[in-house]
Amino acid sequence: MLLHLDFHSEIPIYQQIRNQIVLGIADGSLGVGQRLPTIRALAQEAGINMMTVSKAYQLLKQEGYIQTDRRSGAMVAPQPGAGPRAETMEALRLHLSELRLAGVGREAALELCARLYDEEG
Amino acid sequence: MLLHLDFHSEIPIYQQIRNQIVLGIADGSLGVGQRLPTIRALAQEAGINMMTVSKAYQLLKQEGYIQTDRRSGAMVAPQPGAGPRAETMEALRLHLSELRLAGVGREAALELCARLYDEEG
Amino acid sequence: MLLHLDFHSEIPIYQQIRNQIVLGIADGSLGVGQRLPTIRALAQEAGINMMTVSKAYQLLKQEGYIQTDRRSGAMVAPQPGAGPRAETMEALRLHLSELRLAGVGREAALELCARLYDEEG
Amino acid sequence: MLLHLDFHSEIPIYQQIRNQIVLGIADGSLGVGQRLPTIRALAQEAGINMMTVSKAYQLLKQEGYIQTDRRSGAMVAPQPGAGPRAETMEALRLHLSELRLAGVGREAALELCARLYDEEG
DNA sequence: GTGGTCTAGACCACC
DNA sequence: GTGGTCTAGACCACG
Repeated sequence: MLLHLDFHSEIPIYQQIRNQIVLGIADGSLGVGQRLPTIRALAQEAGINMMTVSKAYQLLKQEGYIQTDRRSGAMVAPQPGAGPRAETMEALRLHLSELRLAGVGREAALELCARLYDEEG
Repeated sequence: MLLHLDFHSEIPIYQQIRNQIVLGIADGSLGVGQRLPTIRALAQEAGINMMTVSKAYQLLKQEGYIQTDRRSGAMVAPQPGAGPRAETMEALRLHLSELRLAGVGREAALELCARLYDEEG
Repeated sequence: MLLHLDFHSEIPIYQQIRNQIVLGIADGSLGVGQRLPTIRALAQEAGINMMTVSKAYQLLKQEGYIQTDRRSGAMVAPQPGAGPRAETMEALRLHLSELRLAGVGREAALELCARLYDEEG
Repeated sequence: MLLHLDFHSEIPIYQQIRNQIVLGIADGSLGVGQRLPTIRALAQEAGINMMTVSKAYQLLKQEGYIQTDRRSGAMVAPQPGAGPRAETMEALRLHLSELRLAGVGREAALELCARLYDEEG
């Protein structure tokens, strides 16, 4: 469980943690049922506040990506496949528009999307 | 020039304005050379402060989406097609992963992307 | 007398006019005693307001670069060689510092300055 | 961290702050990694508004001179040495021309530039 | 008329 | 504690 945090980024740290765990689940490096590090361990390893890690875990739990068990900590939840969130769709619309305005053609954009979708660790 | 602002969103208002103008340029509802509303007009219409609109315009100018002419205000700039920003790529990677975890299959995801890319007003 | 004005620049137009005339005098394309176009002519040619040209001429006169004669308009003044203005020195200090921070070495910077100093039309 | 602000200057205050910090980095009085005063502290010390300081910091960040760390404020960034900006070159051309018209000879001008380039606190 | 700058305050997100 | 955002007003430079 190696996190790459950028303390100079404009993305909040708790969000960076959340994003990297989501990416880890998607690319297979975090399997269903696998236990995540404890809040304390992750905070110490990354040199950040426990509250920050806690916030990330709460967010992931609320979004259904992980489950918490009082005895054994947090683990990757079976992914329900509930269909995309509205926010995800809106973000995709925006970023695909930016892609087009940046001069990326239709074919190139779709190839890029396919590559990013397929990505596995 | 109708903006839909969500004052309760966690996305800053100036960013929402920026996003909607980018989408407007991409879907063709804002053509190259077309004049944007003045800062004052947009602020009044949306019921927000001039400085908030000003911040959005400065961001758009800095990103190259619009130009300001000392004589006549802001207009849509010719899009330079400078290639995608690293941030756009990262965001796409994340959102496509979310799509997959939400149970959207490869074909469905690419169809969705194609549809979003093609979108024109 | 060809002016290249950038209406999208953050430098005011009257200042752009002033700068280009100073550069013209320095590189020899405008000789001492040579008559400048009338305010009206220059404004029409450049498609700008007469007030803007007037402001540039006033500035140039105040700085001693040109003289105005009620009968014959404006002409390039004999350059008094009064030593550099404090503002010029301050600007040079700032821009040379920027050069150094941008990684331009001492020799390269001085060669650049020599080249810019020598420039003649 | 002493700033000398001229409230009557035509140069905006936020730009004056930006310039003096750049000069401070260049002359060594602000070393890489050194923490800048907080926005609040600098604003109070200089008797100006927080937003004015904030604007200066945002400009410096955008230009790569400083970085902000969510945890501890702003610090001087490692200077990337990305080569001079076109604006810097244009400004140098103009000011060297002014120098020549002010009667400063080639040798004297280059000595002056060398002295300004070398300046260290 | 336009955009740019600045103020004096406030609230919020993040850590 | 920090920086980020926003407001409601004001003044100014520019054209």
